[in-house]
Amino acid sequence: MNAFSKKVYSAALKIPFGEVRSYKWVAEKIGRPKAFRAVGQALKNNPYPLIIPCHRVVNSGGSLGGYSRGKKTKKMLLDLERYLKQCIENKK
DNA sequence: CAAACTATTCAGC
DNA sequence: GCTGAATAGTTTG
Repeated sequence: MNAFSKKVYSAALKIPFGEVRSYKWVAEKIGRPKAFRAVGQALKNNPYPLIIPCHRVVNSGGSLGGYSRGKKTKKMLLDLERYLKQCIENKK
């Protein structure tokens, strides 16, 4: 794992629950606004897909980007998180 | 070290 | 909405 990947994972972990951020956002967060592609690379090569909310990282506009397990899984996770967030905020 | 690859992004039509 | 071009870092040879 390189410093770049590390930063990417840290930024991904900073993403709030039930929300999504763009690759560009992460790239700027880590100090490489023009490395949005490398960000995706690091995420797809992420060593710990379970502790890294890579599914919260999408393309610009909030559209679904890619995912190691397929876009469908990503969509499912995002939907699930949205639902859980709603439950928590509504205390239901 | 260089070339290829990549879960992208922006501009133009 | 799709196509083409640009860009940065990792990985492989």
